[in-house]
Order: sequence, then structure tokens, then C-alpha cells
Amino acid sequence: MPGIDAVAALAGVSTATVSRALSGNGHVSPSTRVRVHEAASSLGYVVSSPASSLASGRTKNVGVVVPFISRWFYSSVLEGAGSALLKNGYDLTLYGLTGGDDERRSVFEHFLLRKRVDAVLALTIELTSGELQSLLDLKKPIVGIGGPLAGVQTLSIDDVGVALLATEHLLGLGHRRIGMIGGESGFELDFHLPTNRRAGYERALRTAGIEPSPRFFLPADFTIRGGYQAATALLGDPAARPTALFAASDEMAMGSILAARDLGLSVPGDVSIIGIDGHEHSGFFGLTTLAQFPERQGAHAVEILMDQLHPGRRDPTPTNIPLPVELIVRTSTAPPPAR
Amino acid sequence: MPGIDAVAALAGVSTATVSRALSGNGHVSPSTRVRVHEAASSLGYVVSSPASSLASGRTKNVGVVVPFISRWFYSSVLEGAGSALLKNGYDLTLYGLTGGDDERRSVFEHFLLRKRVDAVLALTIELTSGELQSLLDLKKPIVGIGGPLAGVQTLSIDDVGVALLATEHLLGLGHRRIGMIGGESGFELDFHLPTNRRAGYERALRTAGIEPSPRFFLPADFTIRGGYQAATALLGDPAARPTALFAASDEMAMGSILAARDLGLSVPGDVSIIGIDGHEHSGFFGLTTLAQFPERQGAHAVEILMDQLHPGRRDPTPTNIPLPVELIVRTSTAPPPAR
DNA sequence: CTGAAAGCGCTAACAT
DNA sequence: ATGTTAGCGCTTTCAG
Repeated sequence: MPGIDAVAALAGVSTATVSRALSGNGHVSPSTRVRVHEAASSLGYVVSSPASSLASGRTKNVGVVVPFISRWFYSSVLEGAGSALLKNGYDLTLYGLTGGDDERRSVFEHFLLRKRVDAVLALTIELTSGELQSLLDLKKPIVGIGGPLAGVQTLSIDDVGVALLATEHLLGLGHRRIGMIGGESGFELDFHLPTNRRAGYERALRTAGIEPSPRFFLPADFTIRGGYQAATALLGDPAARPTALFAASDEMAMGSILAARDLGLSVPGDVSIIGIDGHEHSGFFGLTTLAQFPERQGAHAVEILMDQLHPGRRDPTPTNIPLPVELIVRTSTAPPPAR
Repeated sequence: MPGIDAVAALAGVSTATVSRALSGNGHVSPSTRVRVHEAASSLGYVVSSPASSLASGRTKNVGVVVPFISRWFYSSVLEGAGSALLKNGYDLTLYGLTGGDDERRSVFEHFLLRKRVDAVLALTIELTSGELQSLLDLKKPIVGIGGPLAGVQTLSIDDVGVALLATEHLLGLGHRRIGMIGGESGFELDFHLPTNRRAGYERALRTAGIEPSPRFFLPADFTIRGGYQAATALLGDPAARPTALFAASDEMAMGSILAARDLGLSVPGDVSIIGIDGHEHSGFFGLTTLAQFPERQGAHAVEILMDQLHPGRRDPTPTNIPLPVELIVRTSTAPPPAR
């Protein structure tokens, strides 16, 4: 492992010049820049990150805090963020908040404070004011996905709007009896997502002159199994069942499709089903959905972080950036049965 | 952000003593240890990782290299490894090899060489000899999951054995016409996993006096959709269809269950289906499976790493450690139809 | 058991 | 455009 002075010696310049040439900070003549790069690569020199960090105060690393890792949405965002960071020369240090409160506390009170990250990316985490404060105290760029988070730059889809669109799609097909499988309100990790999606659903109905019926709403836990159970209950009464179901996540929508089948109902013949997510499996199930694009969200968040880390690279960005969603119509939705 | 000398001053000792007291290296009298800890926490002192790393050569960080992030197996391992690392005071830096070759090269030639990690954990990655060499040159502990990897400590399930067990379960129920949905052989990222699982399947059949028929084997891509298509083909001919299907992954097995339904076949009445994985959704599908436990695998790998990082903590471990699997019998397997 | 002091390998003023 | 040099904030001999 050669050091910077070996490179300097070989290139016939000072270590300062090597540092400048390799990092791109400060001016170096084109010719010496080339010499230095050649010397470095011929020696296989790679800068020591701790030494560089200690001297410069920058780490070329960003911390990503996630509530879960092995769920489609989070791991997809992670994938997008990771590859975007790599392209920018940054590492990604992952802080999972799975374990208990102790683990969570140690992340905020110890791990994130070690001066190991230049910025932090927080995925759909409802932070306590103490946690938020300790992040803000770092005086480092923070961006949240799924926000909004007070005082933090965030990206998020418009949960009310997306639910509105989904419900309107169903209304547009002629459905009047539309059920919803929502989120459990205790699901706090996602910023009022359950509440907002329900609000969008109800607003769409009311706008169409339909009073939402509590009998048509059932909360579930965002999983296939939860969706299956809720759909089974909602579709169970042949006399008074909805002709369409809007599920607040694709996994629940998939569970609903399976439940409908098991009840002997055809989708979309007897019941239409729409979800939210654009889950990787939604195509297989022929599910109509409002797709969000988690990988792009991750990449987008990284862009914002990079802009803040390298001022002058772009305009300052506003406080909460709405993220695009896209209605993908597949074969799970159609006009209601003739009756 | 107070420094170590602020703590030293407040505790009335030297910085050296603070360092020793906080890190646990070197002896400090119980009483001063307590004073130092109190001083540190009252000031909110947290060691600067770059400074500590530069001085000690240790980073308290491990690099994890993964081929994919958003797949159940990998994200589960990651979850287990992450929380185990956290408990040990280590950070986890994630290197995803999703992007193209350039990205991959930069990980091995640059990112991993920055002296940022004390060890590396490689998940089911078939490394080129050059990549392996550059890892070995780091002279740091490496452990692989899914191995074996020449010269590296690895953990892996016995792919031949697990396929053998799955097939034997089917044989034990009385099946003789057993099909398999295997892996595409081009799926190189997993060490010969497709080949090994097929070998176990064939060995079990031969031991039972059955010559495996190529017409009963179809490769797929480990996804639900792939399993669906393969199962549709395998079960398509009512005259000569297998009475049982062994899928090399749970996702493919789930696809098979859906395919069987769509063909009007009852599971397990007409056809039994078994998978490998213990996927989070396998319970929902009533799938009989050979469960591996990716989270535990991640935690286990971390244990080994910690043992190597803190010598004397436990015995040196052998070269390839077999991982436990467990047959979970649910409702997708039963004796073959009476005929 | 504790303190003094010499670095760890780089970066960033400050000169030139 | 490039060189000189003083740290960055710790850890770790080496003494005592």
C-alpha cells in the first residue's frame, strides 16, 4: 500500500500537488496532472479515506437510515441510492432501525455522530424531535424520502393525490361501490400515509357524489396475507359486496386478487382491483396500479444531496419535492358487471 | 462537538487515559473509568471515527458486497448482518454490484481499497480471480456466504443435500413422477447453485430407482413469473404430467402453485409442490419448503468476522461451514392422486 | 495504572 | 502552478 509521498516521488512533484491532482481541488497543469495520475495508477495508489477525512473534514460517505431493509420499497430505494452514490464516488453506510429501541437510540446517539458521514438520507422514518435535533446538530445535509419532515428537505409522492387518482380510475370505469383496503393507523413509520391515502379515496368518492361507507373500508398491514384477509371480508357478502377494491399497496392488492379467486370471483369480471406501488410482481398479477419508482426516488435523493454537498452545482431545491407517479392500466380493472 | 481533550480536562486525566477508558484497550482503574465515562457522556462526546481510524488502523466498519439488494434473500441477509454489526459497534457499508462492469470494477479497485473497512462480507458472488486477489491483498478478514470461495472462509447451505431432501420428501409421499424447476445455468452469480440442486434431485431419484427424465426438468429464472411459465409447461400435458414439482426457489414454487390453479389442478390433490427458501410469503401460499434462514446467516457471518477481528475471542473456524436448513411441511405436498 | 509525546496519511493555508 | 508546513483528533509506545 503505497502512500501519497511515493506517488509524489515517482511523479517528481510534492505531495500537495498529488493531492490536488487526484482530488481535483485546486489548479494543476494538465501535464503534471497526467503524470500524477500515471504514477498513482502504476503504483496502485488509493487514498486513505481516514487520513483524507481527518484532514479535510469530508468523508465521501453518506448514511442511509431505513426502518426495514427487506421490503420491496426500501430495498429498491436503497438500490437506486447506492448506485447513484457509487457513481459520485461516495460510499453508502446503512443504518437499519429494525432492532429494538436500544438499537435505534444507539444509531442516533452514537453511530451517526462519529463524523463518518457527510450527509444522511432518511427513508420514511418518523423521527422523534430529539432524533431530528441530533441530525440537525450535525449541520450536514439531510434529505428524507416519504416526508415531509420539519426543517428537512424531503421527497415524497402525494399520498392524497395518488389515492384520488386510483379511486377516480375506478369511478371512471363506472364503479359506484368501491371498497378500500387501507393501512393500519398504528403504522407510524410512514408519515400518515394510511390517513392520507384514505383521505384521497374519500374525497374522490364525495366528489362523485358518493358517501363513503365505513363498511367498505378495512385496514390491513400492507402484506399479501393482510390484503387477502381484508379482501375476503370485504368481498364475502355476495349481496352487498363492492364491485371494485382499491388497495393502498400492491402487495395487498395481490392478496386481494388471490382472495377474489378463492371466492370464485373473476377479476375484473366480478370485481376490479387497483393498487399503489408498481411492485415488481404487479405485472405478473396483471394488476392495475399507480406506480411510484423507488429506485429513481433513491437516485433523485442522492442528486439533491450531491447538490448540497457541492454548492454551485445547481440551484437550491425547494422544501418538499413531489415525486411522479404513473397509472399503469393492466387487466385487473374493467367496468363493473352489468348486474 | 467536544474533542477528547475536553473530556480529559473534565475528568482530570490525560487524553491517553480517556482513550483507554473509552475503548477498553489497556488498563484503567475502575474509578477513573467511571469518571471518564461520566465526563464523556455529560459532554456528549463521541469519538471521531476518521481520527481514530487513522491512528489505530481500525475502522469499526465492514464492507458488504452484494449482487442484488432488492431480492428477498439478499435483503434478508443484509438485515441480519446489519443488526449483528450494530450490536458489535460496527457500521455496515454496502457495495451493490448492480450497475455494469464499470461499477463493479470501481468497487474492487477503488472503494474497497480506501482503508475504510476492517473486513468484507461477500454474498453469493462469484469473484474473478483478480477481484479475489485484490480482496486477499487487503489482508483483512473476508467471509463469503453461498461459497465456497477459494482461500476464503465461507458459509453455505449444502445445495446438493437440500435438493436431495426436498426430492426425498416427495418420494417418501409416494411420488414417482417428479418434475423439477431448476435454475438457468447462466445464473453464475450463485456458485453452481443451479447445477448442485439439480444434482441432488437426480441423485435422490436414482437412489429410488428412477431415471430422471429430461422432459421433467425445466430451468427458470428464480422468479414467480419464471416458475409460473415453467410449471405451466411441465403440467400442461394431462396425459404425461408429473404428480409433483420440486422448485429450486420458493418464488418459483409460488409461481407453480398459481400455474397449477390456472390449469384447474388442485394442490396438493393433483400435484404436490415443494420449494427451497422459507420465503416470507411461503406460509401464505401454504408452501412446503426447505427453509434456510438468511437473517441468521448474516448474523452468523458477522460472528465469524468478529472472531477474526478480535482474536482470542473464540476458536478459529473451519473453512466452509454448512448452514442449517429445515423442512417445513405445509399444505402443498401430499401423497399422489390414487389414479 | 497513568502521562508525555510521537506519529497515523493526508489537506489546506500560505508562500513563492 | 507548485512547494512548505502546520495541523486534523485520535492511539500507542515508552516512561514512570
